[in-house]
Formats: sequence, structure tokens, C-alpha cells
Amino acid sequence: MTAQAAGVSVAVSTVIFALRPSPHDGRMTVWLPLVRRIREPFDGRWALPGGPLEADEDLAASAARTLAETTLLTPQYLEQLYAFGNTDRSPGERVVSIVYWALVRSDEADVAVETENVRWFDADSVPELAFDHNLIVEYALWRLRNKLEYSHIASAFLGDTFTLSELREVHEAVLQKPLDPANFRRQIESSGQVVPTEHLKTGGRHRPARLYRYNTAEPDPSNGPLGTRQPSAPKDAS
Amino acid sequence: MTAQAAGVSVAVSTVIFALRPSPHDGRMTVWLPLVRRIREPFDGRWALPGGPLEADEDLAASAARTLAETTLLTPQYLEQLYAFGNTDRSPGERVVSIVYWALVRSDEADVAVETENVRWFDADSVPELAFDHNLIVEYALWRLRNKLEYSHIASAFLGDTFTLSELREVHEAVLQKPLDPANFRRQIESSGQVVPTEHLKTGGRHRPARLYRYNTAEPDPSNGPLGTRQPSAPKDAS
DNA sequence: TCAAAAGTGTTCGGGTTACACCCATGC
DNA sequence: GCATGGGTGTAACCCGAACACTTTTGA
Repeated sequence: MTAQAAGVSVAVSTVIFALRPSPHDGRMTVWLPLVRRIREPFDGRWALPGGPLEADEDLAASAARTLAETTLLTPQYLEQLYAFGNTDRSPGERVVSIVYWALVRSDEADVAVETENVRWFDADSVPELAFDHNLIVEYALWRLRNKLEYSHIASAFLGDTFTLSELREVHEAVLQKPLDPANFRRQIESSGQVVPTEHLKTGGRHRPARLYRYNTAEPDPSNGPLGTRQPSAPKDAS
Repeated sequence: MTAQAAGVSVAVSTVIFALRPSPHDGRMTVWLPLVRRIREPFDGRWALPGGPLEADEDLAASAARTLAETTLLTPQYLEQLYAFGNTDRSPGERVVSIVYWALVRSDEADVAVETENVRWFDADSVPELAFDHNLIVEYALWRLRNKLEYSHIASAFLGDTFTLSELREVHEAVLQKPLDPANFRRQIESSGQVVPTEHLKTGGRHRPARLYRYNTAEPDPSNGPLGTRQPSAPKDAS
């Protein structure tokens, strides 16, 4: 912990989203894990997982590392959210936080153990957090809901294959409103974002549903020239 | 500048956009000012204006300051673009660059003097730049063109009042395609982004055009909970 | 046979696009 | 008058919302 006298230190934090059933009505809602701070400032407060940026690791790699260290999760999707660097955001020190946001599959989120210092919170009712983390969570949630409507990120909450009902359930959980199954089907199918597989999902007390797969041939243009940075994929910045 | 041994240093750079007539056909196109580096690494190469982040200034303030110091410009619009922090982006040192993008009025861009070390370039044909700045410019240009279609930023290129033809000219210059005057008028008017004034603009050899004003009552929702950060009042940088 | 979800068809209305047409000014 | 851009009208088209309807399974 070599404090850089009179300098600016850099930290990387991540807002991790997963879908979990609400304890009340059982409907799927957006949740995120927070960690309890164990030192000043804001000792005892809940905060986003993160830590100082190591000199020899990329930003996204730092996000993936600190995220895994505290929550044992490996995200399906990881993207930079924003850099927060106001002078007054951390009492007594100057910290610029590069914040990422991540999506993890629901089944993996269940594996993530809750401890004394790690707990899942409903994204729409988080307590008062350390630093400016409430604003960060709010912004990340806005980006998630916004980006869901023009991108493919919904499939990051699911496994390799999924039914259109499962995909629709993700959209409904994130957007917090019911969607017409018929129109949703046509929108998704015509977008080319997913492609049907040979298999069906049976077991429900109804007609089996076709399983779809994420279409890797149709790239996500939503990040422009930057593409979508994956956690550990080494890349060149040509 | 004392190098922080084994640490990560933070810099702030800005991609500044203005519309200028092309020297060839006279049509308006997107231009940006670059500064020539006068030390290693990349000595002699063109680069984005910027500099190290001071410990007592906010990120946007740093962007506005370094931008003014090198180009004498004061932007109408300033927004964070992205944080670039790959380990290999600057040879020999670890620099995280918080990059902003800015829009300046065309008439103000004309005031900006060109010197031996400051020059305007057509945004679509910049030379090979220092660091990863080519990627940054490409991304900023993508954001500009993208955001023009769902935001009000076009008026940042113009003065307080403007005709719809002038506003359309901005859109055409940025998007590089002609727009139907009739449909453009209706789209803009129905969006509530601008509001008509009492005044007309005469002088052309045709019917006078009504002057419009940016509608401050209709806030731009395009940045969500963060709002649009304006270059905060110049806190004395000594 | 029935319930429930999968999947298809069809109508309706708002918004965009293309383009014809009139208006007001300078020369 | 005439050229030029300002400004209005309108029909065609596209796309999403709403919803009726058929299909296929488990029980």
C-alpha cells in the first residue's frame, strides 16, 4: 500500500448484475453483490467490489480479477461503464475509479456464497453505500436497461442455449414490464441476434419450445470501433 | 513532473470537434485540432491535446483546462468518452487516459490559430497519431455520429439562435448524407428540442427563415442519471 | 379432454420517406 | 418576372402494439 504522495491513485470497481427470484413474489428481478468495507473511510458500509489497479494489468483484467477475488464470479459480459474522478469523492485522498459493469448467469449467481461481508441486494433498493457508489449503481442500472433495447446483452444472463420464453423472461425482469410473447418472438427472430438450434426443450406441461443459440456471426455493433472487451482475452489496439 | 515510481499515472485528453468548410468542395465537414508532441515518446507525432491530471481538479475541469491551454478554445459541449488504460499503450510508462470529447462552435473554431504545433485535421483523414490516439479519434467520431441521432448535441456547433437550415447543415455535415428539408423540419419541431423565436434571418436571396433557440426546458436524457457535465467554472488553476 | 405455453396471422395506428406544391424575398 | 431557399401537404410505406387463433405437449 505505497501511498503516492500528492498523486492520483487509480482503482477499478465493478457493478455486477444477475437475475434472481424476488423473495416476495418469486418474480425475477435484478440483483447485485456488494462487499462490506472493513476499513476507513466508510468502514462497515456496503460498497462495490474493486481495488487498486495493478501496474501490469489492463483495466478490464483488473475488474475481472477483483470481481473474482471477492465474489468468486466469472462474468459472461464485462464492459466499461464510466470513470469517476471528482476531487471530493473520497475523503482525504484522490482516487479515480474506472468502473465496469458485468453480467453473470443466474445459475452461477446462485453459486456465489453469501458471507458476513458479501451479500446480494435488489438493484432497485440498495442501502446507502460508501463513496459515490449509489450514483454509480444507478447509472449502471440505467445503462443496463437502456442497452438491453438495442443490444444482445440479454443472452449473457442465460446459458449457451435458451428458449425464447427464457429470453423474454430476462427482458421482462430487467425492464420490469410484461412483453407480448408473439411480438417479442418476431422482434428477436428478425434481428438476427439469435439462431434456432435442432433441439427442443421438453418437460413443461405444454408444447416443447425450440432452443436458440446466440448468433456469433452477427457482431454486436453497440460499442462501435471499440468492440466488446472480454475479461481475459488479450487483444491488440491496432 | 515527478514520475511516480512503479505507479499508474493519470492523464486527461480531449477530442475536439468543429465543423469547417472542406478546402476542396467547400462543403462542411468534421475537423479536429491536434498538437505536435515535442518530446518522447512519439516526438514529432500529432496527438490529442491533454496532459496529466492535477490532484485538485475534477476530470472535466482538467479536460477544459488542457484544451484551452493548447488550442485557446472553450467548448459548448464536453462529455467523457472512455478511459483507455491498456498496459502497452505508452512505451515505458503506465498511463491511464481519461478521454473527453468536445464540440465547439464553427465561428469559434475559426478564431483558433494554427501554429507550428497546432493544426486542424479533417476527422476522416487524420495521419498516424501518437499512442492509441487513432483508435480514440475513431471511437469519438463514432460516438458523435451515433449520438447526433438521439440527442440535441447538434446545436452545440451553432450559436444561440439558428435557422433549421443551419441545423440541418450540421446534421448533413456530421452524417455525411443529404437530408430532406421538409422531413427534417418536422422531426426537429416535433421533438421539442428547439423552440421558435420571434426573429427571422434575412439577407439571403429568398424568403427569410425563422430563427430557433435550443429548448432548455426539455432536458437531454441521453446521459441518464449522470446528466451532462458542463465544463465547470474555472476553479483557479494558478 | 383440458390447461398451458408455443407459435402464427391479421389488423390498426403512429411515424418515417419521398416528393409535389405554395410562399416570400433579392435581384 | 425569376431564381432560391423557406415552409406545407400528402400518399406510400414500414414497423411495432394489440389480440385472435391454431398447435403441441403433460396430466
